[in-house]
Amino acid sequence: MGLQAPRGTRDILPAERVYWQYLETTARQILDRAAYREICTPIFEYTSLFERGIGEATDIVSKEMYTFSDRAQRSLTLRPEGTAGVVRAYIEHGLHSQGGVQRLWYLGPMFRYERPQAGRYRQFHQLGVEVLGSADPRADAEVIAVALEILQALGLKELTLMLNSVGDREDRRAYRQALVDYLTPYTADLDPDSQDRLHRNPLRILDSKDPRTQAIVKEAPRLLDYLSPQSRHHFEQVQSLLQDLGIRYQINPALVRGLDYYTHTAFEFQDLSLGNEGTVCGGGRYDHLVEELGGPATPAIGWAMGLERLILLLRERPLPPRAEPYFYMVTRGEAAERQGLILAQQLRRQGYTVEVDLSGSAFAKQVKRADRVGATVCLVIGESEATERTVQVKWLASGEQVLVPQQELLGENWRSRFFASA
RNA sequence: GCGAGCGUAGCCAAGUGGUUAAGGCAGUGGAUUGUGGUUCCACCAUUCGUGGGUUCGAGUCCCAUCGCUCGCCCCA
Repeated sequence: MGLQAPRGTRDILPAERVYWQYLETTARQILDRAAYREICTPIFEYTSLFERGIGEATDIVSKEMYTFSDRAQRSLTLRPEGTAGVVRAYIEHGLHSQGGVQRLWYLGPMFRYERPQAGRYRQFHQLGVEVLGSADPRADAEVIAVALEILQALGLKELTLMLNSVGDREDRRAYRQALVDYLTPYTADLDPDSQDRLHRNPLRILDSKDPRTQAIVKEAPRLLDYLSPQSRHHFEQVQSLLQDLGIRYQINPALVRGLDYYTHTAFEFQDLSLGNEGTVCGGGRYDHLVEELGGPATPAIGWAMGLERLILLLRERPLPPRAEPYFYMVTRGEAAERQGLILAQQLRRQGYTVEVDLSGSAFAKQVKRADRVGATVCLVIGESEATERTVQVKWLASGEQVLVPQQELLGENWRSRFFASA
């Protein structure tokens, strides 16, 4: 076993890829209907974009990035998430000047240097949306609704929406101080990670899993009590809109996103069947990021889904079966082989899927292979058919077989028959 | 980054120091040179992730290394 894909990376083979295709077409359709448009940004960016955007104190930036220098000594980083790049493109191309709200979505690989685990890789894939240019709570409700539509369309059932508000920058600053003031006397009782965060990133202490820390945090001041009237109003609006949409949620005051840029609404969808790695979609509002990166003041909100985890869930269920005929071309003898190749091409132009057997082995083997690949109809051209320009049409499921002139197959009569039997 | 377990063929595996490494699935060929899903037969690991060590002898013990899994951490 000399060759190995690098740690934390893996190949997605055709048998698994069909699940990815299903996921992508399902998501694409829902996003399209909600008027979101696809954007592609580079896989790597200047390192400073992520340092400024995500926050230098975050774990992602401080220890999980794939950073390298190119030949001209520029510091580049493989993107660890999608938002920073999309915002950079939004500013660079002046998308704000197109007026109105920009609804964007993206799908692609992201890179983080983490310990691999089930459903967690160093190269992983995210699907995400960003809505730029609206501070309206309806935008919050809309992106949450779109995420839910996608997750439900994929068949996820045990979904919980966790909701919180982290307030605006001023609210958070005040709260942060109150939290540090409260926690400082307990410093020695906190777990080491939390002690470390006390001055670097104290909000993250709220979702520590350490039991002693949790007990201390339980009595800590609550972020929700520090929200300004405006922040509180926004949060209440979002909740009321979700209720209008019939979307159930659970308020979780400890829900703190790992990236610095979030403001106001923070949310997560969790699927209970995934246990510890149950977060399947996470997002929130980031009203100052565009401005902080040098663009015009632009409120925004978005989310990202980790696709590996979704694929894990999808693979537990069978995919809807192919609803179109699949032809398998079986030939024998040089004349038949040539005719089979031509007929296959003609059938493909009619919109059929056709696989040509190239093995040159006995009929029995070829038909067996047709069966194996799940073909619906087997087309057989032997020596006598080649002379007559005919073809044996054999339905694999029933075994029924008829002899017809090759060109007749391309007509409309056969089309309806083939689709009916698929 | 920390703790634990694991690593035998494309896949699932038996094997717990003693001569030639079970079995199953898949694959290939044949029984059946013009027709599949059943059956039968044959073939399919000079080698046990990799490197080193202990031993008369190692897939089995030891060390290192790579990878995977689980938990922590982090996050999607």
